[in-house]
Amino acid sequence: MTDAKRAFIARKEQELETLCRAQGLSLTPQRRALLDALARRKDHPTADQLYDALQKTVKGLSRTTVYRTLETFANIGLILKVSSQQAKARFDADTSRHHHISCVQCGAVADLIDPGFDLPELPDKHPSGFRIYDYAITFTGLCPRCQQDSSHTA
Amino acid sequence: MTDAKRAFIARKEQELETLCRAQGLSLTPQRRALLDALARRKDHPTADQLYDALQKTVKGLSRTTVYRTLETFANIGLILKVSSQQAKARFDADTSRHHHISCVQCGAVADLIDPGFDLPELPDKHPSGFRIYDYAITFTGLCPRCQQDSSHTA
DNA sequence: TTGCAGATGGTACTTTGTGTCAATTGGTTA
DNA sequence: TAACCAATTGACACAAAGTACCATCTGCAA
Ligand SMILES: [Zn+2]
Ligand SMILES: [Zn+2]
Ligand SMILES: [Zn+2]
Ligand SMILES: [Zn+2]
Repeated sequence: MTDAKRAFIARKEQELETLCRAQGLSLTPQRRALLDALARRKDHPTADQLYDALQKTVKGLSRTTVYRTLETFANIGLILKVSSQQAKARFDADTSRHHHISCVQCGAVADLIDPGFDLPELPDKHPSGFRIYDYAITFTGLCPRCQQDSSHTA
Repeated sequence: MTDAKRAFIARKEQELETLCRAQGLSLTPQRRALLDALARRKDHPTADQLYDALQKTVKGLSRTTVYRTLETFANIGLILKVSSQQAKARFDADTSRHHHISCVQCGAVADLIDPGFDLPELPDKHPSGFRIYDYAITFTGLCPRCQQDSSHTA
């Protein structure tokens, strides 16, 4: 693990404590474990993927709690809920503005580093009655694994 | 209905025939009805919304066919599958490059006209092993209806 | 017209996510 | 430190979104 990653995880733990205190939320072991697990991953896992990964180590962790906690984290801005090509929510501990590429075949999501274009201005007005909060650029394509899988079928 | 909309629907019907012939797909009444219904709508409906709207007029239309057909249409590039804040697929007969705003509360999706920024260049290389096909900019915010709903609660 | 590959409809099923509520626990107070 | 209480959790049932299967039906080409 790189120093940067270690620092990122520590910063997230700090942020968890700060935000929970500010919002009057309890610092439960489940919340710590979930945020830690998410912060260590770069693959934007789904709720069930996190549940599967944690139920072994966190005894008696329930699926309901995982879904609930991720929703709570997203609501207080501790993590991001990102949408993939597939219709299921994925989560990201990196809340800085960055963009994603999502595989049209398997739904895998990766960060786009060095996108090679200038970010558009965020118009905070309402073009069609909407009040705009934020935006995200999502690229679609084929992940390395699915490129292999389809190369010997098509 | 405007002339432009009438022309758009006619063009989509034409495109359906062309693409189906090219791909060896049958031109069934269900496919015609589904594409027509989608082309007439601007609200990026979900599969179930289209099913609900059509089962009255198209006798015996099955939910399975609606899901299957929309998937097929998206695969041949006749329509687009767009992702909203909520984890369910929405569909768009307008396949020209345009962008969307999605309500964080109810998941409604609208087209963004005159976004007020220059489109970034599409890097067709693979930054992290992905092969890039396309991109979309998705804004998030509150739709007019949800602005009203939340104004007298918060 | 006929034949058949491909499409449909119905059912059952899986996956993803939410509602409910009794039991538990974090965090504060005394 | 002990006790209290609101917040949280886990278990279960449930709802919504989407898929697999297969017998029947049909578009369309010969
Ligand atoms: Zn993939
Ligand atoms: Zn990310
Ligand atoms: Zn809304
Ligand atoms: Zn659109």
